Amino acid sequence: MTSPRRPRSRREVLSEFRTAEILAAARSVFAARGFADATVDEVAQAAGVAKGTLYLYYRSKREIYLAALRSGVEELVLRLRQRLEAETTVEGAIRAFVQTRLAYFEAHLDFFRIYYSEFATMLTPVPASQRFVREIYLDQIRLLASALRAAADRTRVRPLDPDRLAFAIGELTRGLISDRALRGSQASVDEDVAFVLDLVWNGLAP
Amino acid sequence: MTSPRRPRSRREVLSEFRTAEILAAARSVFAARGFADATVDEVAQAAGVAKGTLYLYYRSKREIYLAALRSGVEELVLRLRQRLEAETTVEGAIRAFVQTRLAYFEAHLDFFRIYYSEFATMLTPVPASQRFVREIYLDQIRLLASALRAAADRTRVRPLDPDRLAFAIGELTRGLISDRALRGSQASVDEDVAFVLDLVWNGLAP
DNA sequence: TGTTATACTGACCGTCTGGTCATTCTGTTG
DNA sequence: CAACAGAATGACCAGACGGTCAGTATAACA
Repeated sequence: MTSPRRPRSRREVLSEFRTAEILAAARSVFAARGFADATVDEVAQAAGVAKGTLYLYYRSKREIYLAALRSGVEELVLRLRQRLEAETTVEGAIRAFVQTRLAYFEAHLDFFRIYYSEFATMLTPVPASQRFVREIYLDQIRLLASALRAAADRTRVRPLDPDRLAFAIGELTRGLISDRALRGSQASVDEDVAFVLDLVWNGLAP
Repeated sequence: MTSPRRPRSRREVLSEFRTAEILAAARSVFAARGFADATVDEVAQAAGVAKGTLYLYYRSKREIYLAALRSGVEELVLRLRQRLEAETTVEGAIRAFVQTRLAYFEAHLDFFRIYYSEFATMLTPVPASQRFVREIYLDQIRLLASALRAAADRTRVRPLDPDRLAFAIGELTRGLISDRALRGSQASVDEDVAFVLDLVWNGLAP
């Protein structure tokens, strides 16, 4: 689990602590106000340090933002990868995918807000340095797509393009979180998972 | 089609012309750079007028932005309402819904960018003055939901909650546009419509 | 306890940009 | 053509905010 136990210097421990503190503050502030409207002073205050301190650990406002985003996204992809590896059926893969993402977003709603806001930007050409959100999102889709392909050999399903299917299911999942936030849907994660699975699996036809 | 032909004064004609010009410029600039990064000077330049002129027609940067957004959204809802009224089957309603939205976004891609970026904001509590995007979006969903309910009396479909189904289809449609933008999907609108319909209607089961 | 290293602070600065308004331009009218 | 109305302009201003850095606090060590 943990990497080889080289004893951490005082310095490293401190640095890690501050970093974590700052990222948590950043997530909450950026989630509440968006990148542009949030001020560095606000982040500093939320983190309980002076503004100058932020610049000891990060070089710019944007860098703080991207670090917060990256840490959240990478953890999600990690979990997704682990869950999907264990699945061998199409149904199982879809369930694992939807379930993991819904649970993660539910538990980190302020992260979801930041994450979600990136998608608008994504439609516009952006400098390579921040392309990683797009890449990581597509990673998730590809993860599901290849799980679907692998499982399709064993399960009988109608032959739909797995890439497109994966993309559609990805969007559907994101949509369910919005539903919750936008209309105050009270459904539990499991109910939502069941709904997606039922719809995707059986369709509407009687 | 047109409203009763009260002769327009010179002043009205001019004002309408300027307004349209400004809104078009605003759409393109805000789409390319986002609300925060776009400057009023840029909008003015794109519209081919001086900055002061903008403030003759609108009271603030935000007001320009919201006007651009509103005009686009309202036209979409109008088309949607017309198309959906004509449909009497579940399948027809879904097709009309997906087809209308896809076609509209395809034809007004820069509008889509602004529209899309609003959804991130939507998850956060916003002042009532700009709640209308959220409301209009939910209007679209409700439009489909009630069409589904009405048609369900005549068509045989499995009993799935129409509200939730409408929401899911709404998100699916938005997703398809992203697909196009994000992965350069080459599929035509009709192909995408067919895909959604096939998936939603028949499901994955063989 | 004195000396040094380094983490931290927050007042300050330069820049940027939304919004204003005194002035200029345009075209309408008598 | 003169007089006028109101549309358009763009130089200017004030406030906000990201980023800096000279100075202070704290800890490590001898």
